[in-house]
This record gives sequence, structure tokens and C-alpha cells, in this order.
Amino acid sequence: MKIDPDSTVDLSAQIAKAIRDAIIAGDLIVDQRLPSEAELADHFDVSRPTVREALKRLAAQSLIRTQRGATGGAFVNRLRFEDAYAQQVTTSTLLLSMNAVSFDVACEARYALERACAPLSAERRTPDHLATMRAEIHRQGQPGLTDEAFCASDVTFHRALVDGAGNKVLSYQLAGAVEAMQPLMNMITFTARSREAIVALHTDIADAVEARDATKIDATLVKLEAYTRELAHSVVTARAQKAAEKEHKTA
Amino acid sequence: MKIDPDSTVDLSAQIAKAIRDAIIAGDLIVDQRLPSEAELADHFDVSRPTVREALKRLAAQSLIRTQRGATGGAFVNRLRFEDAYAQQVTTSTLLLSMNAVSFDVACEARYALERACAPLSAERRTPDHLATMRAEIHRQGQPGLTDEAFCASDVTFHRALVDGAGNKVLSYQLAGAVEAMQPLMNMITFTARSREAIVALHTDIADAVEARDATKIDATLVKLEAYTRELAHSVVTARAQKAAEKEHKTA
DNA sequence: GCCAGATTAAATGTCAGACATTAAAATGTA
DNA sequence: TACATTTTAATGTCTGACATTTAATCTGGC
Repeated sequence: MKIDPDSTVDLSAQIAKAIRDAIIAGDLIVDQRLPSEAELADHFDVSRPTVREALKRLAAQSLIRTQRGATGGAFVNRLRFEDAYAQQVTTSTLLLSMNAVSFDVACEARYALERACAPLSAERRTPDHLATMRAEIHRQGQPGLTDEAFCASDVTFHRALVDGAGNKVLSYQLAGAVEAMQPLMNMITFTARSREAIVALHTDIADAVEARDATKIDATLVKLEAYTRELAHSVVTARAQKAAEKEHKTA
Repeated sequence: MKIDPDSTVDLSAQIAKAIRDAIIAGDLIVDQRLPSEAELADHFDVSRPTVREALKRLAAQSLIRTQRGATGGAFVNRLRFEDAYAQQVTTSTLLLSMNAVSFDVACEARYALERACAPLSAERRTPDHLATMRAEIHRQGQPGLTDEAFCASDVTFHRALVDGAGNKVLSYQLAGAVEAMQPLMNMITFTARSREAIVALHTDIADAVEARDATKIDATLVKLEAYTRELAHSVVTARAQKAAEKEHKTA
């Protein structure tokens, strides 16, 4: 592991890269202890604060964890699925919001991916997945539910569908696609009628999952996507109209 | 933005979280300049190195960028698709290797997702995507290509297929699934015969994409998945046999 | 008045050394 | 042996300083 002290790049960034590369290459294995900060500072010929900045960078990516005390230090962290989920969701959410990704594009991606899980989910779903889906459908029908809670329940429902595929990698990849949509969905006002329609589609999906009918799941997801996009469009149209009216008033 | 100085959690982690939350909530918008390190230190009532550690954490997630000089400072970074790709690939790769994800599980996830792109790609692919696919097929047929180069070309081919869907979000989500497989694929030895078979399937896919035949693409991807898994299994079997022989010799 | 070069100022990048805190291991003692 | 104490080695944090970069400002000369 070496760095170039003459480079214009931050020393801490270079050190972080060197260690990260070592982890990726397998030179440092899970749970292995890194040298102490003082030793690393010595090795790279930099000060301790610089080493610390590098370690914090790695910690931010969940690549290492630190422990205080006599036998403490920095350890290569086993990247867990849950940690990766969280990062994935954060990154995806910011990506959508910062790049002004349209509702349609995000929605299309999400349903395309979700439909990919349908056949596997039909085959492998357990009673547990089914129970979660039914419970969320019930929650979604409750009056007095806020729009945000409705959206959150929607996410839980769809995650149960995805998890039903029984493939952790798939669940991880989908986490971003499904959850990152939430801020976009939250812009929609769900009327009683639209909630009813969505609950009906969700029920169809749950029924199809129970019957292990992959074709039916797929078809219903297509309907749900179309309906969701329709809803979003009506929101946009309504907003545009209001803006036009306001414009008219002030003029 | 506030932190709890009595918490057992690192101050730098708390500060990073506070700023991250502000970015996610939209309180800090893209390209906005954060207060200087000294001002942040003052605000959170900590020292400058602690603030710096927090900022490095955010920089590691591409949430901010820093600039030196008189008008420099830390700025909220527009998370670009390319940056997100890279992070996604790194995370996915480590996730698979550190959790000993089986070839079958990863492969299943990858092809399920890729098949989700097929209908869109059939509809929207441009001549460019097609040209990339053809070029990679040609490369894959060249004798003397190393296994690694073959794998790399394979990845490029499949990315062209995915990109053909013309949905950036989809491309981003797929990046991890496709590229993270590469280390696993690299364990396979591709014989001349198996390369020939793969090239034939790739050709079928390219032809189907050109003909905008979604059904055919899907069917061929299913075949390709089956063949890939078969190849991987034969490698595992061969290894097991060798190990058994060695065991026999030493015994 | 205008332009080129020198100066200044404000920010990040880096260093050195110190002290605080934590937690395990070593040690001492009943 | 069991328990309390001390030691020790690590991370966490602070202070203060200097180095470096870069844009803005000032200054002379034309």
C-alpha cells in the first residue's frame, strides 16, 4: 500500500483508496484488524489526523468499524445486506431528487424491476410474505390514514412481494428502486377513490401470489403502474392549472 | 442542525448525519456552499479536526465536494449517475464476496433484472447500442483473448443491452447486478467451445434486439442463464474432483 | 483609464503534541 | 479462586500552528 505525496489529491483520499483497494483485492479480510492509527501514520509518513480522515471515509462506506480500548482499532467490516440496503436507498433517493428524474422514468424502472421478481415470488413466497401483504392491504383501507403512512404501507407491501422471491441479492437491488420512489409518491394526494382502486389492485396481487399465478401478478402490476402514472399526471395537470389561474389573477 | 455532545456516538458521525439529513431534506440544495470549517466548528461547538472528519465522511459518499482557495469551501454535490454507478458497483461487489453469495443466487438476480430490460430495449435501442453489441460479439470471438478480457467484454455487451432500454434509472440499478458478477464469472475458465456457445447466444440476442423481438430476447436470456449456471457448476464439480484426487494421493 | 503584476485574504490541507475516554489485560489481594 | 485495582494501548478530541491554493484587491506604469 503506497501513496504519492506529490499528487494534488488529498492525502487522506489517497490513503483511503489504498486501503479500500486492499480490501476489495482481498489483501485485508473481514474482521482483520488494521494497524493502529499511529502505525498507519508512520507507514504512510503522514500525521495521525490525516490517517483519521482516511479512516472516517472508509467508515462512511461501512468498509471498516472502529473500536476503542486496549484491544481496539479499526477492523474490516463485513458489509451486511441491511447496511447496503440503507446506503442504496439514500443514494437512489438523492440521485432521483438531484437530477430531477421524472416520475415516469422512475416509475417505469421500478415496475420493470418489480415485475422481474413476480415469477420467483409466485414460486417461493411463504405464508409470512402473504401475511405481510394482507396486513398492509388492511392498513391501507383504514380511514384517517395520512398520505405519508399510506405510501409507507405501500412500500412495505411491495417489499414483501419482492422478498417473496427469496433472493437476497434481488431484494437488495430492488430496495433502491422501490424506496427511492417514496418522495415522488408523497407528492401525490391519494383520494378515497384512488386508495380504493389501489387496494383493489393490491388485493388482486396478493390473491395471485397466493394462487402462485405469475401471469396474473405481472398483469396486475402493469395495471398498477398505469394507474400510478395516471394519478401522478393528474396531480401535475391540476398544479399547472392552479398556477395558470393564479397567473390570470395577478395579471 | 444540532448534535448531542453527551451521546456515545462519535461527534464527527453525528455532525455528518446532521448535514446529510439537511441535504436529504432539501434544506441544503445542490451547489450551495456550506459554512467554512471554522464556522461549523463554532456552530457545533467542536474543534476543526472533528468537523473535518465529518466532512470527509460526506465526501466519501459524494454528497459534498471541497474546493481550496479564497472562495473555496465545501459545496453540496450534485450526485451524478456515474458516481452512483461506481459506488453501486463497489458496494455490490463487496456484498457478494463478503457474504459468500452463491453463484446461482447472484446469477438468478442478474438475469431476472436483465430480462426486465428486454422489452424496453427491444422498443428503444438505437443503432449505437446495436453497434456496441456487435462489436463486443466480434471481440469475444477473437482467439487469444484472456478469460478476464472475455468477461469484461461480456459485461460491456450486457450493459449495452440494458442501456438500450433508454432509462437511466434502470441502467443505474442494473450496474451493480451486472458488474458485481464479474469476480464470480472470473472464476470460470472459458474453453473455446463454451465461448463459441456464448457468442452464438449473444448473436441471437443482438439479432432479436435488432428485430425488436422482445420475446426472443427473453427466451435467449433464459438459455444464456441456464448455460452460464451449467458452466459454473462444471467448474465447481471439477474442482471438487481434483480435491478428492489429491486427498486420495496423500492418504 | 486600463492592464499586468504583486499583494492580500480566506479558505482548505497538513502537522505536532497533548489530554480524555474507553475497555481489555495484567496485577494484586482477600 | 474470585474480585477489585491498576496498567496499558487504543481511539476520540482539542489547541494552535503552518503550508498551500485561489480569487479578489491593490498598485504602478503605460
